Amino acid sequence: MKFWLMKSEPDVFSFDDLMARPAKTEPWDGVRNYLARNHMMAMKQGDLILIYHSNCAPPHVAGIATVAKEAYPDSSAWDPASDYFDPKSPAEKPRWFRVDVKGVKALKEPVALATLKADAALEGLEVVRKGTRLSVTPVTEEEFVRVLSLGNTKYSTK
DNA sequence: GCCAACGTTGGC
DNA sequence: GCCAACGTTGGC
Repeated sequence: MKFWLMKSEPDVFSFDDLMARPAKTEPWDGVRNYLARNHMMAMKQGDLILIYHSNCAPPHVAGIATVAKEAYPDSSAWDPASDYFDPKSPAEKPRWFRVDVKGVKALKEPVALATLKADAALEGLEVVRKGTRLSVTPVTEEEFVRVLSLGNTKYSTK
């Protein structure tokens, strides 16, 4: 099993929104960055995800999710009405992909970015690095478990 | 609102 | 293929 961190802007789509969805599941549309896409294509069903809220005060990790469906073409790219429309990713030859993400549980206590930055065990976490904009990043199992611990949350990673 | 980081675009 | 200009992200 692998571990990931995915960003969302809570004003647009929050972890609570995810938990409120039917089956707690949502297609993760609109990723338009090659490295982030490649990470999504490497995801396997059942992988665990930290959902991070950016562009809010304070930025924080909000909850745990899992990969409900592995990468498949992101149809929003071929919908001219979509904000994510990209004529360079037609249905016949899709460039952009999405996964379905299923909410698992909220962290008992959200873990603020400042807390992540202050933790020596999380130095390698992409999101604590200044200027990082990647919306999908891999994390190690140790980092994943550490964040849960900071959030006073128990969840088995086995 | 400012600005650093950095991905993308397009001229050459 | 280089690189300057530009746009976006996102913390502060």
